[in-house]
Amino acid sequence: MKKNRATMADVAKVAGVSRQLVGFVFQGKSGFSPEAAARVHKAAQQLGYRPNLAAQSLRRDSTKIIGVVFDPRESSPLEIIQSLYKVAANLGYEVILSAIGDDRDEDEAIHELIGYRCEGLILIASRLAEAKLVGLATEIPFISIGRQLDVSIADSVSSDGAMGLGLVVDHLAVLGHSDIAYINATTMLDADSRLKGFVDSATRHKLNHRIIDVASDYTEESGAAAAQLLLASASLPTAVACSNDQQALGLISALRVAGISVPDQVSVVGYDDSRVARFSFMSLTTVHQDAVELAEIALNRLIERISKPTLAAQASLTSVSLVQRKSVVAKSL
Amino acid sequence: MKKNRATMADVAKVAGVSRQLVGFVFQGKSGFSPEAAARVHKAAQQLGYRPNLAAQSLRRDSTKIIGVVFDPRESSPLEIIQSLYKVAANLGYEVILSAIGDDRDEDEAIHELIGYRCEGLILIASRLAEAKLVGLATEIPFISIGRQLDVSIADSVSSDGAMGLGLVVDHLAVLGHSDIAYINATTMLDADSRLKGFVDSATRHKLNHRIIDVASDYTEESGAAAAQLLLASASLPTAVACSNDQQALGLISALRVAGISVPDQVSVVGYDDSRVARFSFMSLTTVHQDAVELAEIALNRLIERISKPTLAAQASLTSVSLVQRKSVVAKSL
DNA sequence: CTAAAATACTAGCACGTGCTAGTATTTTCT
DNA sequence: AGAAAATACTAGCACGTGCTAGTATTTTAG
Repeated sequence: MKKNRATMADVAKVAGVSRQLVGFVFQGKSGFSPEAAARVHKAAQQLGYRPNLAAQSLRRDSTKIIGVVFDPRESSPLEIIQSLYKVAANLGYEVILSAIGDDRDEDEAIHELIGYRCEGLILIASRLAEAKLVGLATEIPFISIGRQLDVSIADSVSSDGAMGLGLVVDHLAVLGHSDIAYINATTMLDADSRLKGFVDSATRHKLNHRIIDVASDYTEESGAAAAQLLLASASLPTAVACSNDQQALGLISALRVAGISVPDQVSVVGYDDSRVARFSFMSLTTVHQDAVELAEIALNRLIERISKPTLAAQASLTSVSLVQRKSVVAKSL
Repeated sequence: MKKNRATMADVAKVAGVSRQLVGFVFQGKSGFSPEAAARVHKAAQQLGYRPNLAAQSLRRDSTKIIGVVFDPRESSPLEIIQSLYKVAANLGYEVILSAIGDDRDEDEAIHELIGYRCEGLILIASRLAEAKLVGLATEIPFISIGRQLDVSIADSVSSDGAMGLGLVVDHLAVLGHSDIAYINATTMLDADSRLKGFVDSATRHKLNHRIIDVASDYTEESGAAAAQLLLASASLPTAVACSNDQQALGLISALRVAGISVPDQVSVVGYDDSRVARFSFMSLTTVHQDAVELAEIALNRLIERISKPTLAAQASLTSVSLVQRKSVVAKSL
């Protein structure tokens, strides 16, 4: 038997107080003297005591745990996870991650989190069928990040893709580009709003524009495929807007392999402002979404829903901004 | 109070049996009739019962939980996580992930996992100071993946970097390359063994070789920096070996921006066989490491150590192989 | 100076499950 | 046919903590 890790009782014994007092000290409640608290802290330190989170979760009225489902194969969720930890800690919640992958689907990841009695779930870039989401909503409060849901299903938060692509097209128009393209990753989540933002804005500016539809598991590959389509067309556009940064990486790489210079011959814009965009060989002008803002809205909304389950669902959009780097230049005459 | 989730007692009531029998059925133990089991399963289904993992962990002699610390900002850990889930499930263990990030250091991630009373930890690509690792070893069994440790500290598993770069240089030599370079990411974990493998093998083949030292937070950036150094040198090597695939991406991209063709003018080899290597515009010849093998060795070793804490530590190396794609061609005469 | 109130604690049950020890009932053995 | 053994269950304690309800001791109020 190796139950050697210290418990509250061990700490209490060493500190010469009752077990309950140790609990009060660790919960930061009132009702103890500073001297006693000091003795408790010293004893805890000495024994290497850590509260048993399983026991806390079991005993508490609310477990104070939020479950997060994510796909490590995609890059955008990863930036959000960091923000979720930070924001959750401020709100007094623990976060438990559950990854999906080739051998582990979302159902399995969700069931594990329910096993830990999470009070609510955050699904990042979920591809779960709508019917399953509706069923899940009857089981546990959740919110979707990066996939906008109909308000009849559940809460969701996304960056404002329509506005983001509006900013992109505005920028291109100001720089004199009048023949532009949008690379539409058809299987990407929230693809529709980004596409709509592009089309609406291009139409408003009366720009000559085309849509290149591509579908691929690897997003970078979709960019490369789009590059081939563009190269095979009668003439290249002077600027290309992409669905996301990874796609832009594939597009730019494939164009350069073909001897096309970016940005001299073709300007390229991304979306997400992920780490890819900051590479020196990319220096990608892109739409920035604030991961902290996304995490804050998601968690606050989720916690609100946990306490008021009857709340009407809403689809929130976070603000976006254009980060100008060097992948876009004014149209050469 | 919202303690509405079903417990074993609820299931037992509906099935018309004792709570203990429900436990037996879910643990797959013997000692119950098929009819009773069927009633239990039906009741559980109907109530949407899921075992409370916190309660299990609390009550069990061993929690059957393995904690995994990883950094979502790096890409190689992510492929391993998927394998860990799979292998752990086969061995009857749960996995809890704990991410580190800008606002969350390894200490914090580890303490959370200890809070869940993990029986052991897996540190992926850990950068914890040796002194801290030594201290940690007295607290809890752990194994390091992707960072080789001195056996006086703790167990570790890495891919065999020396052998991997041996394979790379052999391959280049066979193809007639006699002027080769290695891009050495000095701050990368396990950099030394890869460097040594390159130097030893190049020396053995009597090849003209040079080492380009680069240091960077973003690995891709180190490749781009190396490209600038190569371009500034008197002559380009005919082949370049990189410390990892992401670095190769940066190197190739920067070379192409400068008008150098890969592989026609310079062949490039990566390391890791990550998803980057499979992009069509990369088609990177690279050293493959088997994530499943890594996960299996790590978990088996860790579980062995959990049951026998006095076991001597060892530094394991997994097998590697060369995946030939299109970024390497024979030296043109 | 006594009563009330605040302070500084302690007692004990409960959370949902695993585990050891029981108790009927049926089956097998000689 | 009677005893032993296997089968199919049930009882009850325990894990480490949170929470409600206490009990001394000190401080404040009138």
